[in-house]
Amino acid sequence: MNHTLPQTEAPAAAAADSPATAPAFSPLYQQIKGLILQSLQASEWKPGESIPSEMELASRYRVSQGTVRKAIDELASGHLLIRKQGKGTFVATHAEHQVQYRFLKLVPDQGDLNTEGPAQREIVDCKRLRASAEIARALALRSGDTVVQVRRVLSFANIPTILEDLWLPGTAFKGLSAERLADYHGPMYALFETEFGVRMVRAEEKIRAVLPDKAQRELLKLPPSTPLLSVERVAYTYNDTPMELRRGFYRTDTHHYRNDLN
Amino acid sequence: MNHTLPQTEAPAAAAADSPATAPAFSPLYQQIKGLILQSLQASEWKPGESIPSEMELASRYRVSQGTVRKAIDELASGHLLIRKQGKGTFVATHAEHQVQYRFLKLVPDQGDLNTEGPAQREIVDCKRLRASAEIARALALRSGDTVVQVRRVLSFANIPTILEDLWLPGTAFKGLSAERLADYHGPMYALFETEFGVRMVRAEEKIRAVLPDKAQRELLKLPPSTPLLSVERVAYTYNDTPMELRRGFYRTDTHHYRNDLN
DNA sequence: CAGTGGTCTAGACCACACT
DNA sequence: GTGTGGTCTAGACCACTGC
Repeated sequence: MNHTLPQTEAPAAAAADSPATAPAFSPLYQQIKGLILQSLQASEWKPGESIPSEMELASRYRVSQGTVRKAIDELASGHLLIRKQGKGTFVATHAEHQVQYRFLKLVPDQGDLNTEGPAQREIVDCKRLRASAEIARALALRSGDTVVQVRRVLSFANIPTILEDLWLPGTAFKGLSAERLADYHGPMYALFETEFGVRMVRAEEKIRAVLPDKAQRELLKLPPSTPLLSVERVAYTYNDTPMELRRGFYRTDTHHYRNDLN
Repeated sequence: MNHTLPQTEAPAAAAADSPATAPAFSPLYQQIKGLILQSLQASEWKPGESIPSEMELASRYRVSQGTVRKAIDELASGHLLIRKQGKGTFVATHAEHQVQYRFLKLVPDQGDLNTEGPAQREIVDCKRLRASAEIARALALRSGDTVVQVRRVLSFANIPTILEDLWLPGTAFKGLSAERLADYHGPMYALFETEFGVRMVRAEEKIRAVLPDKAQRELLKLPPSTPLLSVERVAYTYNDTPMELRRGFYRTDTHHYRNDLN
């Protein structure tokens, strides 16, 4: 017998001529993981809050503590939850100092982000417009749908270092404006959580070396023919829904993009 | 009582005026993990081979299967071991098709590495010389120590795409030559394993956008003022010993560096 | 079939944080 | 002390591989 919960029955592939890639046995802890994920999506527990204790979840789902534990372990290793011994398990948030700028891999050549102090932010532009085909595809929208477009410059030690263009689905980010962005102190992804209930969980980046156009060169006050790192990022919420397309241009004469390979 | 093995006793900080950062409690499974790591370093089990079963290790170390399991889990998540249900647990290797080019994050804009087929390799240069201060520092050598320097070009679909310079400690890579490199078919890291007993476990990369010099431009047959991605990698063996410094220059007009953020 | 890793359970105890 | 997550154990059973 396959230990089961009410279990979302395996979607017994209707068509028979497809290779039918196995009945897919799903361990109990994966099912529990799915249930916890549903609660996270439904905002039953909000970012920063604690979720019920392992014992409580175990009795709620009628499984042993060890099974809940393994489910939580996987969610924690994906940075969706954060375990704190003696205190509880918490919904991860981009607002915590430890994990702030988790997705920003640009670091100064000397020292680190702490020695450098916080970035100065300048919102250059923030407007609503219709999605181009390319942007619509990246955000899983229909082209012509409304998107919010933001352009901003980040400076470190008063040296403009990052120019970013970003696009957000218009419906999910209804009240977003340049003022709102300028007034908020803290990571942009933290604002997205508190103001719009959108939590970014993972992202994919495509990195290239490019030469900036005139507008970009002026915004970053660059000497001529300085190459830039182009970092195109798509960020996803819980159900792998893309919620942000971001194109960053990084100066790499004083900073570098740092990546650890395992 | 702290479950202990013969246990490498906590190094009871000799000086008393240092802040003494806690006695450091080490769980049993971490100690087991350390023992397994030692066996890997000592090449008791070689890349590609299977290690003893969980039950066997459990009785060898006098702990329960669950404890061994947790130790192996961590090593497997670090890609040091590979678990195969029903078959056993194996020492990871760079020779397997699944994980070949694990550290190469450059992918074609369209399709993937499979559609593109294998890279053509050309060894431009391979010689022994004395380490500069910079290279010595990266490889934890003394400047003046002998290093092997290799320069090669990788082409995809007959388009030169990657130019790489790399430096290796001379002592560990004694018999390495241009012929040896040219004759070997397969990932360079696989050759390092079989011929020199050096297995790369993790790496750190620093990425920048740069303009190539004349020599680089010619080797890659580039049109003028094409910016390149500069990827500086330090690769480490088991005990966090740096064993390779590699500086790659990537064309990013047909390919891009892909990175997944979690 | 036997052997391997994978899942699940139940219970004991430890380390840590708060009060 | 109480409650939380973290470790360890012992045993049962499942899923996969290969003989």
